Order: sequence, then C-alpha cells, then structure tokens
Amino acid sequence: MAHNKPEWGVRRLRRTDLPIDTAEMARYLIGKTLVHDLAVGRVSGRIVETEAYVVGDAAGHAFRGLTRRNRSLFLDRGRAYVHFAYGMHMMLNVSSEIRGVGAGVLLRALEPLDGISFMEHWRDHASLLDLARGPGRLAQAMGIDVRCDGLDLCAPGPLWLGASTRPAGEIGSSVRIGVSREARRLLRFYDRNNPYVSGPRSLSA
DNA sequence: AGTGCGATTGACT
DNA sequence: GTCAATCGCACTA
Repeated sequence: MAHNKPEWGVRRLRRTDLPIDTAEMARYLIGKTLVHDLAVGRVSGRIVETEAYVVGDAAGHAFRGLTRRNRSLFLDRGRAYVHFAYGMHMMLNVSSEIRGVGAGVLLRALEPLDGISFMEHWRDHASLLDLARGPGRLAQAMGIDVRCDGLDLCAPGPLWLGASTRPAGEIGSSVRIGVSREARRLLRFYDRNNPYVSGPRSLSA
C-alpha cells in the first residue's frame, strides 16, 4: 500500500538495466522511481502507470517517421521525450528502442514521494491523490516542460530513473486511455493495488 | 491557407 | 455525465 515515504538513497538505473523492447519497458518501469533534481530541491515519485507506443504503432507519435517534434523517440532507450499536448499540457515519455527506431513509453501516473510541497504548489494545491494522477498532471507535478526534451535519464543529470523503493505489486494491463487508433491493444500497464493509478483498475492482469 | 483533432484537464449541469 | 480551453501538426486544396 502507498505510504509516500521519501527515499534519498535510490540507485540510478543504468541503460543496460532497461529492456530494449517497448512493451517490456512499459511493464518494467512500473514500481521504478522518477526523480527531478531542481535548484529548489528534489521531487520524485513511484511510477504506477505506463503505456507502450511500440514500433509500427499507428497511435504512436513516431509512426510517420522522424520529425523535429518526435526526434527524441528515435534516440537510444532511456531518453526523455516531452510532448506539448492540447495546447496546454506536457507529457513525459521514455524512449525505448535502439537509436534510429522510434518508440516510447508514456508515464501516466506517479505516487508522490519527495518534494510533495513543491508538487502541491505547482499543481495549485490539488489533493495528494491527484497530484500526479494523469500524464499532464504528472509532468506539472514533476516540474517537467519542453526543456527536458531529449535529456538522458540514464546519465548524470537533473532528471533520472531510479530503482524500486519497495517490492513491485501485481501488474495489470488494459487498453490505452484516450487512444482511438489500435485501440484494442493491451499496452497500458499499472500497479493493481496502488490508488495513484489514473484510469480503470479492473481489466485483465 | 484552412481545417480538424489529439497519448488531457478542470469546471460545470 | 458534458464541454470548453488552446495550439502544433497532419492533411487537403
């Protein structure tokens, strides 16, 4: 069960820790930690929900080939791809294949760990449960914007991935949220017993 | 050049 | 439950 215990000694994930397959990466990232070290302090959270946008996926932003906007998806796995959506929201993805192949994992929800007071401020004092529940909220709570696009999450730097802070729970899967193309594919993954998940928690495991 | 729409969210009936 | 906000990009002409 969630307890929001801060964790300052988390080990950074190395690129070699990351699976090279996008769907495997989406499942692997459940339970891992996302950390952003800013001048004001650290914000971090436990990743509880992801979606895979795999190679050849018509719903993926890389589907039509390399452009200025989606270029980070074509970097080696473990890079940040930050997308500006609906004219107002940021969304954070992790690139997930070898260099030159476009695919990524969307981070959809976090259980807040460190820097909760910063998150509350940036999220206009939303409730703890809603601070990072949803991809746009997650980016806002973590202080992530387009300047983070292309950052290497596996290299020394402000934005990085850390190991799990406690044993992973049961992982469920479902169709992706808000996606019309390739809508039947079960490429959303979530921690079944975590209340910080954004959408349905009832579909197949 | 114009149009439609999206990997969303928050406010409102 | 419904709906507007708000803008970059793909697509049509």
